[in-house]
Amino acid sequence: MTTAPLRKDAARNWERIVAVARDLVDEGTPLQLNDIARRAELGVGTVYRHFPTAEALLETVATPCLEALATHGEQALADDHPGRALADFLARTIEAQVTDASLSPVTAAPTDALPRTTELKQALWSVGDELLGRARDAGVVRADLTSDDLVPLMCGIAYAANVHSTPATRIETARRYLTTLLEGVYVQHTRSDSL
Amino acid sequence: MTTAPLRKDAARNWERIVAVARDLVDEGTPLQLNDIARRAELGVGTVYRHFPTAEALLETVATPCLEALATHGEQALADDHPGRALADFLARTIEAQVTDASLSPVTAAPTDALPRTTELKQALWSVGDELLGRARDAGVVRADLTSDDLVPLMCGIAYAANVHSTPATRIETARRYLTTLLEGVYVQHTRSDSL
Amino acid sequence: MTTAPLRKDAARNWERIVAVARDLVDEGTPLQLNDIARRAELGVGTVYRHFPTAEALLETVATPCLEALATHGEQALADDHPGRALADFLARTIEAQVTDASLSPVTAAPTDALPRTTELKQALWSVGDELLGRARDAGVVRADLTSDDLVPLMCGIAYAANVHSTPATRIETARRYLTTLLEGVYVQHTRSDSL
Amino acid sequence: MTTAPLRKDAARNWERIVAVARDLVDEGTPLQLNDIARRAELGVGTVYRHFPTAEALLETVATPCLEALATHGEQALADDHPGRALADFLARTIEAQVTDASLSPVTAAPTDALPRTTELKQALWSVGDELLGRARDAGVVRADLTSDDLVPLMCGIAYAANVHSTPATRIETARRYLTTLLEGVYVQHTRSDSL
DNA sequence: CATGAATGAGCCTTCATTCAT
DNA sequence: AATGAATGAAGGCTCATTCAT
Repeated sequence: MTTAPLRKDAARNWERIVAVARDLVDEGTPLQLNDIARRAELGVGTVYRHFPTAEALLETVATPCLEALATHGEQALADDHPGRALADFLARTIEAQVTDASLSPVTAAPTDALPRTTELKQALWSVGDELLGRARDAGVVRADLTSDDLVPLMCGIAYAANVHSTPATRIETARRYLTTLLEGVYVQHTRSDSL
Repeated sequence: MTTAPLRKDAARNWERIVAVARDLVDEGTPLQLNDIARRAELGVGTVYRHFPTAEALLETVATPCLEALATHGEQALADDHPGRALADFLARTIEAQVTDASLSPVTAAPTDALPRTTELKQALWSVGDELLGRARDAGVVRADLTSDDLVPLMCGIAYAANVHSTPATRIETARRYLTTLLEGVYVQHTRSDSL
Repeated sequence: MTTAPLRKDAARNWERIVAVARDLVDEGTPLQLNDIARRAELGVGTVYRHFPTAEALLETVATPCLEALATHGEQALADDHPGRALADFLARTIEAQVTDASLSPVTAAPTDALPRTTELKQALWSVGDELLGRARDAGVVRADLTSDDLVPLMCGIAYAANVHSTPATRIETARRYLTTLLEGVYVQHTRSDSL
Repeated sequence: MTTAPLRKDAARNWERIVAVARDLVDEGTPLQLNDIARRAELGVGTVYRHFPTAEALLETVATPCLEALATHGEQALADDHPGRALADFLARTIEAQVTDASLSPVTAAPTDALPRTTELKQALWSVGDELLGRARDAGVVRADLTSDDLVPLMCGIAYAANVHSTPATRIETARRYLTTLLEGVYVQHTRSDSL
């Protein structure tokens, strides 16, 4: 059972709000519902009706990206090379986090505004758990690392890539940092080919 | 050339302000100059006179810790075991960052409010640079890592340790994450003894 | 001339709205038409169609109780003991006012939203007038009291009972206050038997 | 130890705010701090600095009147005619309540914003208690009436006088209602001379 | 130097009412 | 008739910063 579909005009406003929010996120402006209403040329009430809090809106903005990651995660589970599967998954995660400013706060938040967000975060977490487990079982990954460390470490790498770097170099930097981290994650040292 | 020494009462006020700010930082409260004035039982104007911005105050709070790190860095330079010297330095840095909430924002900020902060950050940066260079020359550290990466990576590790962890476990977690990172930083894998 | 009968579904909606409003009144929540629509699972528009203002709805909620009072008033008129008839009527009025939160605002309001309310208030007023007149004529009641004072005094007693009292003790308190007031209303002091 | 005296300009603003509030109370407008700031031609912050809540301001507006009542209460205690003393006190109370719209809400509020208000309310309450006790001991007053009933009953009388009455007749009406109530309060019926 | 009163922009949120669907 | 999305005025409160005393 999904939510009742929105009326056409309501749907258009919903889109506008999300689009405006997306732009603000991209330019690094914090989401303020009044501000968004003004930019979307809508009444504040309309924005509040659709998104009771700024967090709900931010999560909505982040959702497509989280879904893409989840989808990719499913594919990674099909890869029978444990090391590569994990590395791939983490690389995508990092790239997303560094590219889309809505992800970090949503990922790091201990509590979610939307159930959908919780679902997606859990899905991602279990994919990560599974991939890490397989890699560990294959002896590819150090034993003291649990899936609880995965999210923090990914957030950390993303954060690192955002400190002192320009948008242009950000992805490249994030990849380098991930590689740096990973080559410690791997017990074996067949680096270039194990990725 | 140092700043003219403060009058005795001015000095006392300065101390009080910094002490109050220190407490606020420790309890995770954002620094608000009005708030600080109230707690220090001083006029806002007095606080503003001593610290034109919240950043300046925060940097002042962070200074002793930065100085301690710089001092330790000097000592590390005396260690003739390049790998251990670097690891030691980084470990201290991380621990400080995780222990003292004033450090992260100051370290990550692209621009400083106080010249002294800039000095200290540069000093730390050169120590890091030197230690990394020596380790790299000794072949202990991967070649693609430059000293520009050091600060971001340390910030990232500290950030990671702060995501989803309690104050109690924070230091331990930070150490684990640093180890995880390092064991990729090192080219050779005679781990325990290379540290 | 009565209002045209409502269509069956419209009648059902009307009932639902009034029932929800009744509940809200009982729990002391102010009537807000949006809120009521949500709780009744109806559109706001529907609520507005039936009740153009919150006052109209409140009066509708109060109506049955006002009607019961009016009915009781008619009966009191049949009582040939003037003092007892008046006391009975007032006691019922007070108890109703203290028990049903919809009454006080409706009673005290200088103007009504619904004609029916005006009718009922006038009916009650004339009953009061008549009962008071008879009691006065019987020399049971002080002469300077007119029927215009009845409503205010009853409102006052109800108000007094609501200040600093719990729902549990409210009725009892109201009765005590009425007795206190009455024993001054009576010129003669053969109290218990004059009631 | 009293509060430090305000600076001259601050005192002027304080006065202005209270004066504006007084006017609003008199014209029956609810106190809104923003509104008051506008009318007093002051910044909102200034109003908030002096009065953190609308209740605090209202109580400040009510204070002089409460003080006058308390003073009068002290004098009433000196009257050795218990019935007259009580009647006098209650009459003043009622007149004040009906004349000054700030009193009712402050009197009826279960909790106070200012300590001074609590003090004054308690003082008034104990005077009432004492006067009632004396009158009861003198056998002038019905025995089932406690001082806890005094405040509610006075509020009730004041409320009654405000229902359906013009400002012009209000005081006179209030006096009549009080008399009506009192002549029941008195056990003996030497009315005119006992007052 | 110190004080702290004043400022007012700025953000948040609610709710009565209208009107297109 | 019914719906419920949209509106936006209105009110609440905070806080960085200035400046008269």
